[in-house]
Amino acid sequence: MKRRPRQSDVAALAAVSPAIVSLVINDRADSNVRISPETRQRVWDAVRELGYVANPIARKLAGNQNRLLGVFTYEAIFPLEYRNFYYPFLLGIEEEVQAQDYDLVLFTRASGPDGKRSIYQDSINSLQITDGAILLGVHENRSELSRLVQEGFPFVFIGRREIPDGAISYVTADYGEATRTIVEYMVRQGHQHIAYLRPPENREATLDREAGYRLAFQQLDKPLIEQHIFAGNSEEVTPQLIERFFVEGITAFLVENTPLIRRVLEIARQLGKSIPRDFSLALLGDHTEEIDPIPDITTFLIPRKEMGKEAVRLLVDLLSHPDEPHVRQVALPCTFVAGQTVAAPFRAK
Amino acid sequence: MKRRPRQSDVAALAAVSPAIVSLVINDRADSNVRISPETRQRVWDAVRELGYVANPIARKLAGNQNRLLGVFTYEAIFPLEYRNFYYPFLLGIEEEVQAQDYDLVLFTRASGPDGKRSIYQDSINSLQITDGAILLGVHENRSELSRLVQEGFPFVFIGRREIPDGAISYVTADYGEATRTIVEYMVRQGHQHIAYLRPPENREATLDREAGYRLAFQQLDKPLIEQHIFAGNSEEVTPQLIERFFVEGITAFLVENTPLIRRVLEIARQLGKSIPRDFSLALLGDHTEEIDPIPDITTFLIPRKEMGKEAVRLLVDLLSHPDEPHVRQVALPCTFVAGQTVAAPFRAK
DNA sequence: CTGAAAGCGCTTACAG
DNA sequence: CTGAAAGCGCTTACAG
Repeated sequence: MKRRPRQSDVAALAAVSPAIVSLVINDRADSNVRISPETRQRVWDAVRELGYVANPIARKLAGNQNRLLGVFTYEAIFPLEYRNFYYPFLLGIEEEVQAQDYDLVLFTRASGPDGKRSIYQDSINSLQITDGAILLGVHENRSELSRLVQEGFPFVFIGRREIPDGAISYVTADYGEATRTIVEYMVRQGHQHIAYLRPPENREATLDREAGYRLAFQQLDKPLIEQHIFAGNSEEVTPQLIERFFVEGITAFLVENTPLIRRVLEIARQLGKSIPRDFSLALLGDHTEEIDPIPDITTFLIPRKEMGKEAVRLLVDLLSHPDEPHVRQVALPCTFVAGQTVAAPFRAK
Repeated sequence: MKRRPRQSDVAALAAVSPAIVSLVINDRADSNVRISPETRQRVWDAVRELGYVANPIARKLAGNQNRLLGVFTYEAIFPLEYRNFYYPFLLGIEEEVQAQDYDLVLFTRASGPDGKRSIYQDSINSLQITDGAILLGVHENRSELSRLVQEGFPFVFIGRREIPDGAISYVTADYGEATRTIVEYMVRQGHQHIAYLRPPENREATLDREAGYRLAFQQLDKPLIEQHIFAGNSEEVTPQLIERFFVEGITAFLVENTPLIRRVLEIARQLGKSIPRDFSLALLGDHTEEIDPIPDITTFLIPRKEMGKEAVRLLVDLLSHPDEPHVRQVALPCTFVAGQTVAAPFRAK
């Protein structure tokens, strides 16, 4: 089996030096490089004849770039459960990466002995074989992210991520504005008291929603009652809590995720309350799983595909300005979906 | 920003040569390397003191391997339409690639100006940046495959693919045996005449099914009537054809794909025939789209995920024996699904 | 048991 | 306009 041709083979065939091959192939028109069209032609002919393809690894070592972009996820990239969740991101990433003329490396190897994925394997950054990477995933490791930032490795996270000792480039969905919009919409429908149920973890995506909720009240000059915000898991949502909400005049619920909403629906059913007659309901983000009794919920759509594309654009932008290590942070608007689960409160009619 | 420490820094601090650092770090206990425990200790101390981390790029270049496996598809890798179709393959590929300790490269760049994907860009094999690749897709280009084989580039196709001037490694589903099983099942149920509807293209997957159909008749010592095999597109399936089948005593239909089956159902409805009372029906492979009026069809499941995994295994096997360029061809068994669409023929009862 | 040297396949100043 | 040389940071025979 014959060996892969390398640069020097091409150079020999074209009767030029290896350096010229490199310059021609990379189309380095800049500075003092002026190569005659004839020489270029000879080089390309030789390349074609030998079927030469530059070794990306050598390229990376020598020149520090190889037009390879990485995708690293903290969960399996093609997971059954998250199927509908990751897919649109990848769709956007692939599309834009192709448009930007890069290839994609999926870091499947980056997983420790415990099966958990991590960027640093034996404390070496496995992303380094690419020019830069897009990271995504819910169960990310913040200290790894810090280290990545410190090292100066170019990457963009899909989702807002903050670290104590630096700033991360990201593209997120504008959960705050989307939440604010829904609150405003509910208030316009006549709802005076709106409960907000969120998970206990202070993830950025949750904080953004809560900020939007608070902002809406502030803008509408309505007093915000702290007890109307519930932070906890679905198991902690008790009939007593929901009943208390009703007693306190709550007529609408803003719920952050599917488990919480399932729980609310279950309890409401027990209490004999129905939607949208007895209360209104909105989900703060599109659901990837069906919520059984509700086919048409009021919610907002997260622009996942567009986020994937934007992440690639940011990354490429980052790579083309290595001198100014500016952090890029972008929030893309969500689309409001007026479903059947929000109506004017009954008493207000 | 201070420069990352490199091997020579460690060597200097530990007062040994760089080679020793490499040997110690990689724990090369083999052959003639015997390094005193004291030296090892000094090296590790230096490593720790400097926070040295080997550069993976340099490592790969020197070690002559990059542990990168490619995935090339002739359609977009994350296509909306084919969503359910490709997904399981990728699932299996990712799982096994991870197990084998490789990373994955997706060739998003490999598409010409016309938008059609091809392996050879400007007649250059773009897969070469990987150690080997898995190919999949329906609209493949045979001459590219031939060229790939000629070049000796290691790859495995998912699906059987034949070329005139060589042999391709592949993993396929055993469509022949699966089809044979269904015919046998139908015959046991009492069907004497079974029609087989297939697309006009002589793709390997179709030929395999037809061979299974023929083999079943041969094994059962039943005469096979050539007119009972229909090769054509769904538009070419006419009411006359189906009526003729019924007149000729056909009580069961073997149909290869979803468009054909939709057409058969449509005509049958017009003729007032119902399943499984008036005729039995089986689909030769699992459907990724729902077939409207039939929730529970008799068919076989294609082991897509397992095919993805097996493809990776074959490829890794290929790579570990570069000396013997043996072609590997594997057919994985399908799972028979006894649905509600096959029953004993009415007259036989 | 360890060092000196060559080489992996590129890119990038630096000369001319 | 092009060549010779150094260097990217490692690994791997080959000596001793």
